[in-house]
Amino acid sequence: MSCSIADIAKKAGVSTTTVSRVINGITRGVSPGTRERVLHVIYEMNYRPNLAARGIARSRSGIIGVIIPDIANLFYPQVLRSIDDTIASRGYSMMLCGSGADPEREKQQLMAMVDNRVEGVILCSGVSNEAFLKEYRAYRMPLVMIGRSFDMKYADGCVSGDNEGGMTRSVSYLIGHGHRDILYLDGSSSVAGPMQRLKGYSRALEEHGIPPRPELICQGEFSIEYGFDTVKRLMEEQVTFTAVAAGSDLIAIGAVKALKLKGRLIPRDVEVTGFDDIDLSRIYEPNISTVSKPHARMAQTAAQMLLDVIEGKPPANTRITAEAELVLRDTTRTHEGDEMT
Amino acid sequence: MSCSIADIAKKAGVSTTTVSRVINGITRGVSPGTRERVLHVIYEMNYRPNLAARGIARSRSGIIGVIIPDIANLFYPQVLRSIDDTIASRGYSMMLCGSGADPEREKQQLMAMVDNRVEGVILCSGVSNEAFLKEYRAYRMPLVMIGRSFDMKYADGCVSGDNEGGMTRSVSYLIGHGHRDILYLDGSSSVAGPMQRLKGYSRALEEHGIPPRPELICQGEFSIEYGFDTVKRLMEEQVTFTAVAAGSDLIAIGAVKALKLKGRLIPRDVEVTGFDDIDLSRIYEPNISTVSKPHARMAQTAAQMLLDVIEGKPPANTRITAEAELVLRDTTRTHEGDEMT
DNA sequence: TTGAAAGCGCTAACAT
DNA sequence: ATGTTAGCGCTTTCAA
Repeated sequence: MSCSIADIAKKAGVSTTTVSRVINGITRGVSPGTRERVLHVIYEMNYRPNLAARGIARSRSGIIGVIIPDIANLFYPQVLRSIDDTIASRGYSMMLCGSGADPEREKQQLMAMVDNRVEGVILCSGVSNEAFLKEYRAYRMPLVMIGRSFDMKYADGCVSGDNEGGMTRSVSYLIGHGHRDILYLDGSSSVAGPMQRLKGYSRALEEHGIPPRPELICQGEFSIEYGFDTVKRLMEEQVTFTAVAAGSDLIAIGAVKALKLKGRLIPRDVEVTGFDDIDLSRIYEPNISTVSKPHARMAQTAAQMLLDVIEGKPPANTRITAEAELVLRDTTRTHEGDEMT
Repeated sequence: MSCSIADIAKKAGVSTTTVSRVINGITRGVSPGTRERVLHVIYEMNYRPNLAARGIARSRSGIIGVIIPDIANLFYPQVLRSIDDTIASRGYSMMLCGSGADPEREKQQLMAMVDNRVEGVILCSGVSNEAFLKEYRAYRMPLVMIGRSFDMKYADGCVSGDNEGGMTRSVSYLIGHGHRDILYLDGSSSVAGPMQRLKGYSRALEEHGIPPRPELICQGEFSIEYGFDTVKRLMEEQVTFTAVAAGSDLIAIGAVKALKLKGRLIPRDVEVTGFDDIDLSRIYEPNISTVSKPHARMAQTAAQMLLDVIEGKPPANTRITAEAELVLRDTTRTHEGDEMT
């Protein structure tokens, strides 16, 4: 099949050590002459170093594992690009897995990471079960999480967006428009994000002296369908509300679809806010007003943090929260006095 | 760090061979007793086999490389899942790279595949330059492509959708609705897909005796922006058309946006068809009528084909074209007599 | 400047 | 049923 360092060595009439030196750009200890000769043989034999073999010899793979919930989600490309750039600049490459938002699968991926001896993993996922994460520590795998601050105990670092603050901000904005019956729609209550956002929602109401209505607090899953079904059902059950604050843009889109179906005008009759600022929220019409987190920067920070841990550097700040910003688009009304960015 | 087969062997008081046997589930040649003992040590030491080491020892990595143009594109998840399932069932795992639709990057990824000694690669990309692909053959890497039939000479197999037939079908449908001025909008003319679709477009016009208007044939890139900008520009230049047949759903969405902006009603004033049937075309409003290819099945076929090549089996059919189907949604009018599926 | 040799973690053919 | 041994492709002391 493919040739090895030994083939090159033989053909160039040198030792494998010398070939290795050339491959690794070690100029010290190899004369320009031999270097040239070796390089030529390498070229004409189409030689390429075997990374697995190198990894095993060096006892380090040079790979960082990244687990994301869903490769389909428009939310992640920027994150991936950002991570890839960061680790590449430090000489690492990336191994990517999509968990499909399935805890069982994520568990397998996590194990695959150790089987491949990645040097650390970045987990951008909301799903894994705490119990397993705890066990996972036994493998002493450097781990940093994006977007799950509460799991700090099982990770070496964590950077998350300010879910609570972001939701407070969007709900306060809605309240400022006179709404008192605000439907809160989010993903699974067992996940960090929704928990924090619910807090933010509650706080906003409280700050304005509005008593919460339990039937307006719904937690299900991060999908268009969930948003659609829930809003439709609520409206058919005559549950009243004049605004909806969603914990995800996907859910917000579903909500808008249901609202439209029921003949409501947006934002005139009902105002809607999403969360995350995925690409889709600027494609869908009406464009979704949403809470935006600086994903790219968060990802970069996480990657740097992980690399620092791996390389034994002082992990400066091990728990970072990135501020979330409200982006006003077409599903909210704009009034004088609103702060515009 | 992590422990090795030798550590286990020592602690269990057996040879590494025995441990290896246990790990690989080889019951022949190891008594239930020792097996149990070894298993226990493995468990309590959190041992995990090092896949890289195994790969190098076996001289086969068990990895299949997959290159896709864009991890952000909603088009690919089904493809990925399909490939992953197929190869997993045959004992392989997947290494994924996104080329970012950049030929240079794709080139690097292709090389990364050989550096990692993947056993074959599936290339779902439209961008790579032929010259490099030709060179690449020097590495004798089994390669099958999805969606690029014309590159057959550089691949061991190829499965593609029927771009030409699909486009003929959608244009014929539009012609059937009385349109004669049909704007054709597609991606780069240097890529296989657009070339084939243009043929399909031309053929449909020809079959109905409609002379093509060069100014209605536009090729640019696969993006919403391109569709939007082009349609907007054309309308401002007073170029007339009553329907648009796009070579991608993204382009179709851009076209719809521009049309709406200019006050056109869809599908009343202008009918629009897309291509690919990405998820987004059922989310965006109006839902995009489009040409759908059986991506999942295509991907599965490609994966099987590759695996067959790798395992030296008879590569039955090495060039497969999957039929494309017209899916009618909200951007086309429905009349009696239209075939509905 | 160069190479011999040991070793990385694992497998497999060949004993025993 | 179990172990010995020789690799797999590469890196890395250490010595020449």
